[in-house]
This record gives sequence, structure tokens and C-alpha cells, in this order.
Amino acid sequence: MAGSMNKVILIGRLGRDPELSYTPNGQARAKFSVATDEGYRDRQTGQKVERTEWHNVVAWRQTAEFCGNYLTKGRLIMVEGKLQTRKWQDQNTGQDRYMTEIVADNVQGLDRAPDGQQAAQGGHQGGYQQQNNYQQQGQQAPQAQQQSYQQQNTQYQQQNPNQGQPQQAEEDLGPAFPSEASGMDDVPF
Amino acid sequence: MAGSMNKVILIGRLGRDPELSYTPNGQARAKFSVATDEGYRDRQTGQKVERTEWHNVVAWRQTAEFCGNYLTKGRLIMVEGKLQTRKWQDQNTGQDRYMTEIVADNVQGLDRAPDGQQAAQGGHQGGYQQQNNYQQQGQQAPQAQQQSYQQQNTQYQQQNPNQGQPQQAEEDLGPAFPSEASGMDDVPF
Amino acid sequence: MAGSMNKVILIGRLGRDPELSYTPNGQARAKFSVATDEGYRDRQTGQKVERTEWHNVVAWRQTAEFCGNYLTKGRLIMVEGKLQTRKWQDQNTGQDRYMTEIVADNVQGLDRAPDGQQAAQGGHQGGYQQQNNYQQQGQQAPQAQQQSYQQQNTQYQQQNPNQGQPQQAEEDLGPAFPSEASGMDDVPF
Amino acid sequence: MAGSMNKVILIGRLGRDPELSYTPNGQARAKFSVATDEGYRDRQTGQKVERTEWHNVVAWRQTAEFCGNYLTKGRLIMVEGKLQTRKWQDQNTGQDRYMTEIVADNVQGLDRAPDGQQAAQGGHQGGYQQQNNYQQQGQQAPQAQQQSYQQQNTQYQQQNPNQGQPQQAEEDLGPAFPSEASGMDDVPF
DNA sequence: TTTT
DNA sequence: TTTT
Repeated sequence: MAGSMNKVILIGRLGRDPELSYTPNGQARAKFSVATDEGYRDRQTGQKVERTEWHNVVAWRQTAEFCGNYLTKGRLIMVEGKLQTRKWQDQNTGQDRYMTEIVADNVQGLDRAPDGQQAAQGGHQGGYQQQNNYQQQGQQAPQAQQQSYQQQNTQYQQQNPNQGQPQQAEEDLGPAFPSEASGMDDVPF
Repeated sequence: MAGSMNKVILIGRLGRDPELSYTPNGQARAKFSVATDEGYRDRQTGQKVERTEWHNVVAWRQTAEFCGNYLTKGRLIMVEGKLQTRKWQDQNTGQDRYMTEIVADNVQGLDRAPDGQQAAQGGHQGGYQQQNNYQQQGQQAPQAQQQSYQQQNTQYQQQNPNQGQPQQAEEDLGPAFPSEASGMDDVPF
Repeated sequence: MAGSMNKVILIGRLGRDPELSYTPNGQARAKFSVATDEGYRDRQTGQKVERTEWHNVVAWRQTAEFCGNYLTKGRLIMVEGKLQTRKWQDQNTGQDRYMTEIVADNVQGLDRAPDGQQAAQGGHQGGYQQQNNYQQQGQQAPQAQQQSYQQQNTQYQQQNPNQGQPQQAEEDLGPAFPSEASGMDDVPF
Repeated sequence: MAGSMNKVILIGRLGRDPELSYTPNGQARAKFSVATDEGYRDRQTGQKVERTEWHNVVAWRQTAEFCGNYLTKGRLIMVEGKLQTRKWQDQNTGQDRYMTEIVADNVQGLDRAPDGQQAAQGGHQGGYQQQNNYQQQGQQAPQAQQQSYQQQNTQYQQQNPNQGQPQQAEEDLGPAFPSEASGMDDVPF
């Protein structure tokens, strides 16, 4: 934890609408891919070439819901997060497989949202506690999450859960680590 | 807030021991300066030149206490934070004066602490809630710190203060913004 | 130079059109200010507050010309650069004065340029060698720019400006360090 | 190319000595893995947990040689670079496989090198042009390195490798993109 | 001094 | 799979 940094910053465009889903214990999760471009001049031909890199991003909780609700295919966004590589076994071959994702803790829309879209250029810096109280209408039927009044995006970007008293409903909150939650996936991506 | 980023990352050495102090309402604040070096080759002489840049850094609350307690002159550290420029009036000339600081929200020691120093290479990522509720003893006399077990770097780097019950002692908490607190300074730096 | 990092990344809006000028030896220099916003919740009132931070940015050579030619007031841009603090003496009071700037080495427009503007969303990653060999016309009178076809943004973010022919006029190139060039200013900002 | 950013910054420890090799056209390439740690508190047990993330890094040319020559297993380093995902086909199953790497353009040692190691804490910021014109000796047999005095971090993070003399042997330079060169690998990692 |  |  100390003497350590794992930081990714991307600016690029969404290849598709984010996919918002909920884990069995009600965690919102959004997945999407972001294209970054890089220009260079081919040394043989001297021509300009554009190269696109695709990045798999996953966001959790309020950040996930922001992404799922406000970001759409083609939007220019900024993503700040960390690298995380998940490992799984290929069910057919038994081989180890790996997938690297950016776990986003700050996502912002940088261009104007398409017309008819509210909260257009908003951004969101996710927090553990910052989930919304969706009452089960959508994907996967999340329950609980009764804490959506919680303030978010305070100055220090951190907050203290639960000063001096037991936190209830632990079982609703899901794993503290996205990688654990994402382990619930049958198909890794 | 949206479509916005203000990010600084420094790796450099402490010019002096951090100065830890407390605002009247008990906020811990650490100030220190960090040197970064940059090498370049002088185009007239062709000689290598090293240039040092000094950065003024301020940290608050638990991050401040980490800095004040564990970092010393000469240590190599990493600072992640944001830029903030304070303005004040020169008391003699009446001129506007400005000072730019990095407000650190993540500070880590990168080298081994000197012998006899514990928690050598520790780091700290400060949080709003992570303050100690100092009861106004003023400078240099913090007691208590009864919440220091809260120093944790949870996954999302944010947490929820105070789930479902009123936060007491608002008046102890100090300004939500460091810049406001730092306005209490007579001398800006 | 080693064990050192001095990195700033901003996303924000231009407060005014960049000011493009040329040093006596023909260096293009652009100055502009960028606003970043930060939202937080006031702890006394519980209300959301938006706070704007202004950043002074300076760019050099091709990056400067890109800024001067394509970026305008109100544009959302990304700036990558380093912190640099210049010191000078107040001519009246004799006091030391300081000013912190971001020296940009990568600037990109993130939103659509206003109509009638070409090369709208372009970006530029400046390079030492990417300067135009202006022949000393001094401020405001650059001619030529005969090298502006030079490829930019190569893969490694560096380029060789001088493929296969000797680089002349080293003495025209100006100081290797922007801070030295900017020392030519009478008024620091 | 414009409106795009693909940036990674890591601080962590080398899992092994970097592997330095040369592509058929003489490009130096170093591969290594870096561990970053992250602490969090398990929400079920309340215990502190440390989690290690491993990152695959590749560096090219002078940066590669710096890594291969001066960095060793266990060293604390800083890596700045970009994300790149390579795709290949599994030769047995025919499946598409992916591997994500950080392509480093700036690597620095942050702690003291072990005794008997020179250039201990050095760093290197690679450049396209900073290659050594290896004359095709193939793996492990670089001679010359006659340009190694060029390792400088000039102000603009770019350099002109070719001061005053023509650059020969363009055809020796290899692909402009590391990913193309790395396509020469039989085994992807 | 920008913008939403 | 995005966009200019």
C-alpha cells in the first residue's frame, strides 16, 4: 500500500453504450470500452497513420450508475482509475486466461450529451457508499441500498463510514473489492 | 465539477521536515516543500545542467499527521494532489499576492526511513473523515486521536461518513475547504 | 533527473483566447489560463458549492502555435505539463515575487471548435525541435514557418526534426529552458 | 490523436530482473513485471488485507537498455507509459488471446541500487530517435552503443539524436510501433 | 477570465 | 465497437 501507485488516466470515446448490471447482492456494475487514438508517421512510407487502442473499463456503484444512465456510445469521456488483471480458467482448454481492465473511480463526460439527455456533461467520482436506492426495477433485482441520501464528492474524496458504531447490513454491500465481485461472472468479458 | 480535472503528481525530496500545526478548530495541517529535478543539455555550451524545482505542498488531517510524524528532510516521497492558488493582500503595499500550492490527498514515502523511525515507508491517503476530533487545544497539543484505527485505504478511496445519523460536532470540523482554513494564516507561506 | 516526477494534468476551459507572442530569438510562446471546477458540499449549510480554480499555462514552439491558432476562449481543453515557479523582484518594493505556471507539453482541444474554425479538435504535443526557425524578427513578426509540415505526435512523443540534414542556426534557437526565455518578460504575467 | 489520452503511472517493485533482448533489426526491448500493492479493509472480517497487482511492462530502445542494465529484481521503480493490448491466436485452440502491457516511455529507479551497481538511481525517458544503430547482430549481441551519451532528459522530453550529422540507416530502425515489433514474438509473454 |  |  505504501510506496505504490497504480494510476490510469484515459480520454477517449465510448465504443458502445455502457452495460449496467447488478451483482447478486445489489452492486451496480457498468462495463464499457473506450477508444484512444494515437497518431504516428510510418517510417517506411512516411505516411501518417492513426492507431486506435481499446480499453476495457469497469465501474462500480454510483459511478456505474452514472455511466449507465448518462453516457452513451460515441461520447468523449475521461476515466481515472487503476489497472486490474483478472485470471480465470478456460472451461474448454483448462488454460489460464487473463483480462486486464481499468477499474474506474472517476468518470466524466467531456462533450455535450446528445439532445434529450439530461445531466449531460456530468461526471462522477464513485464511492462505496454512493449507491442509489433503486427499487428493484431493472437488471438483476438489487435490494437494500437504502443509503442513497449520502453525500458524495466531498472535498477530500474520501469519507468515513460509520464513525464509532457497527455498520449494519454488511451482507448487502457486496465484496469490498470489485475483483471479487467480478469473479461472479461466468464469462469474463 | 464535471468535465474537469486538476491533478498533480510529484516524486521528489523533502527540503525540510514537514511543519505540522493545527488550526483553531483542530484541523491538522502539514506544510512542506518538495524538490524535483530535471536534467537538460544546455544548447549553447552542450553541457548537462540539472535544474531543481521547488514545490509548496500542504496536507490536511490524517495525511498531515502522517507527514508530520513519519516524513523527514531528505526523504524521497510521492505526492498526489491538486493545484490551488491562494490570494492575499500585501499588508504593506496593498498589492495582490498569489501563492500556488499542491493540496495533497495522497503522500507516500518511497525510500527507507532513517533508522529509529517506525512506519518507515508508509503512505497515507487522506480523508475528510479521517480527522481526529481535536478539542481545540490549539497548536501542537493534540490529544486523543482516538480514531486513528480508521486509517485505511479502502478500495474506492471514499467512504461514507455517518450513515443514517446526524453528524455531531460540526463546529469542530473546520472549514470544508483547506483554502478557507488556510485563510487563517497571517503569513501565507 | 532521476527519481523525480513533476507532472500536471488539467481538464478545463480557457478563460480567454491564448496570447501568442514571440521571443526576440523567434520562439513562439502562448499564454493562457484554464479554469477547473470542483464541487463540494458546504458542511455548515449542506449546500452544494462549486469552486473554480484558475491555472496559468505557458506553451512553447509548435504547441504554442497550435494554442494560438486553434484554441479560443471557452474551449474545453486538456493540458499535460509540469509545474514551474518563476521568481522576480518587484520593481517598486524590491520584494521577491513568485509565479507558478504549468509549462505545457501536450495540449488538446476536447470539444468541438466553433464554426468557421478549422482543425477544430486537434491537439499538439510540443517538441524542442519542433520550432520554426524564425530569423529574429522579434515579437509579432514571425514569417516563414517553413517547417510546419513536420510530423508531430509520433509514437514515442519525440521526434527527430532533422532527418538527414544538418541543423543550422543553433544560435537562433533560444534558451533551452522556457523559464530562461520567459525571463525576458518585463511583466511576469 | 486529438482529444485522446492514454496514460499509466506506476510505482512498484520489479518482480524479476528485466529481460533485455533485441529484435532482428536491432531494437532493444526490455520486459519486466511490476507489483503494486493496495491495502483495504475486508468488510466481513474487518481485517486489513493487502492485495498485489502485477503489471507487464515493455520498454524499447534506450529506455530498454537502461532497464536491462541498471534495474534489478526488487528495485522500487516508477513507470510512465501507455496501455497497449496485443492480440494473437492460440496456436492450439485457435482462440483469440489478448495481453495488455504498459509500454513505458519513462522509467526511473527510486531506491538505491544494490552495492556494486553503478548509475544507481538513474532514470530514463526513452525516445524514438534514441536508439542505438545496432547493425543487425541479432539477439544479445549489441555492439557499439556509440550514442549512449545522448541519454539526457531535455526539457521537452524530446531530443535530437542527430546533432549536425546525417542519420543513416533508416532501414535499420525497425517498425515505428513497438506492437509491430513485438509481433515478431513467437510467445506473447 | 471559462463553462454548466 | 467510437470519433475526426
